[in-house]
Amino acid sequence: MTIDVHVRDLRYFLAVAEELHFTRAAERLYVSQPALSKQIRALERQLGVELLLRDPRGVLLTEAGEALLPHARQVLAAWAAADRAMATARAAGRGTLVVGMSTSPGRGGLLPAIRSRFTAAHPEAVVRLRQMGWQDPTAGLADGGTEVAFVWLPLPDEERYGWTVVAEEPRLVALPEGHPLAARAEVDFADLADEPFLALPPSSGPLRDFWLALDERGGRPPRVGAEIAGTEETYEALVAGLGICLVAAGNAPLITLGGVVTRPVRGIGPSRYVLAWRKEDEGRPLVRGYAEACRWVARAA
Amino acid sequence: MTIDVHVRDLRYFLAVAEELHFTRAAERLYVSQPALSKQIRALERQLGVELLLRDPRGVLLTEAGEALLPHARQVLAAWAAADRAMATARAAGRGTLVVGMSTSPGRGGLLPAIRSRFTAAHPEAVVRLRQMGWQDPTAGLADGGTEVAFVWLPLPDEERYGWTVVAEEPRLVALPEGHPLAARAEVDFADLADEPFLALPPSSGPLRDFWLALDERGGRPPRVGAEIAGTEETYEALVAGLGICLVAAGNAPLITLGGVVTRPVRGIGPSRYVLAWRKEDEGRPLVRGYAEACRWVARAA
DNA sequence: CCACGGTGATAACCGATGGTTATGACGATC
DNA sequence: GATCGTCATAACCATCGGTTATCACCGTGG
Repeated sequence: MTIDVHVRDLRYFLAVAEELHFTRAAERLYVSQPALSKQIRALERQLGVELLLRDPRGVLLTEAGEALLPHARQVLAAWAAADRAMATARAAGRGTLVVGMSTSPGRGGLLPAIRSRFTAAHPEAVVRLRQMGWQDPTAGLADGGTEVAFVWLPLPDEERYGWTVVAEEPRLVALPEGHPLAARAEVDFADLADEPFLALPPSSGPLRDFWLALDERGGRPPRVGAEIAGTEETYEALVAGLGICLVAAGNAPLITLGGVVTRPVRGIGPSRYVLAWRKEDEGRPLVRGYAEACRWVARAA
Repeated sequence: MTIDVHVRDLRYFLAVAEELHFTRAAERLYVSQPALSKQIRALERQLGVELLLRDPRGVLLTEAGEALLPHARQVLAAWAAADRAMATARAAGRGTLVVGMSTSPGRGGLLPAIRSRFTAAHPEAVVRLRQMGWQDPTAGLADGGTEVAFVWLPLPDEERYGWTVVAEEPRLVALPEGHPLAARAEVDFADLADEPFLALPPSSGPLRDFWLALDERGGRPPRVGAEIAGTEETYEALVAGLGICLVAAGNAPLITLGGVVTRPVRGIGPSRYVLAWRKEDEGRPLVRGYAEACRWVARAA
């Protein structure tokens, strides 16, 4: 029979393991130092293992502590995801729709337009936007953290989701100003193929491949200069010369701040930005309604 | 600020969600029904969401409950792994070595030979064998559930592990008795390539590809007839005609029980069965000692 | 050499939690 | 309409998780 823990105890352990200092960890956790001490002791007693080596001049992890650390992180991450999903469920119960987005949709008032159209049909509904990291290509749909989301195709587990296209845009290449190819008005993808690329995290699955333009490389693997998980990182990586990357035409303004330019690329297909939802949620009025509003705005544009 | 749960509460919730019946779930959990009722209520109150629809004729999950379910499983699985790792750490502290294996090594007294050699060098050490499922190609090394393990190459994250080869054996094909190719004494892999194959779970990574002989297919993808995660399943799937599969020569006796035959295959490389360990554990005397014993036995054979 | 900061551990205390048994409310069944 | 089986509630009690106050220990510095 496996023993249970309180997730809090793992949080406590993680804090001490990171600070390597009880008093500081206790402050960070907003509990008193004795409480923390006692809980960690209780955790050790429960597991039957010493996790920490206490010393007035500092705390060290034992072998067992090192072994527990990654698992503790794992449990906490899993619970954090559960917590997000519950926050969404709570919101849904109160007539709120949680909308995820990987990057800000931007694109000239798209979001306000959808919102006003949506609010016209559902006056009492509340829309809550939630910015999601690039680790999750579904922007929270996969783990229930959001109900609808603005994402790029292709999605992993395509058959789980429905979508409606928001924008189909050519993919440009983003280059640092000084790059030789920046002199041209337009470039062939063949000229880019051997450059180091900035890549999405591996967890983004097929989407990573898409932005590396894997299909257009004919089997030759890309060089990955760095991994990026946010807009600012991407900008910094470009300026630092770590690599180049493809961007959707509609996202170009977010990147071309200074020192970075974008150029059209011949020989690669366009990108499709969509509003997506879980198929199992197709019955929900708010989900339906938002998709409807989205379709209407996209048609009007 | 994220709210903590007791892992026990998730276990309770999962039991009710699976049984859809409080009283039965309470029995399964060895607690009284009111205790379970109260805890679930407390969980709901804590999360601010109704998880279950109670009805005298049965219990149903709400939307929120459905949303929580996979996360609860995830958290519990992560904690179970942590618990295994702690059991191993506990054992290690008491001079016990935890040895993992995906299938029984068998192979004519290999294990007893290693054990006696090992015990000669470390008389007070205790060896604990732990059979691991086929989902994990490292047989517990990856998540700390074991300290050394008998596994097949290739491993994922190869650079994390050290190993010593126990047996290099040709790969045979296992076929149901009635299969047309069973009539031949030996077959060409080319004749097998288009057959449906039994495959390891996707989580086994490169090992799955190896037993599908991906390298020998020249880019043509295999047909997967079924997934297998244990010896008995494999036998059943073979007899049922769901597909054929490759097996190491040393494992053939486990499979050829009746209705299944094995044949040599031309045109594919051999398999390597190894004892592996985490590189970070190379300093541990028991790990070193077991590897040493293993090397000695392998050399003698 | 001895007082002093700073560490984590311990003690005494108290409300909340998580369990028990006994009992209640309610709908389905016969 | 009595009865059965469901889950909920009540009363009770030990343990848990937190508090404040204090201790034991160790390196440092007059």
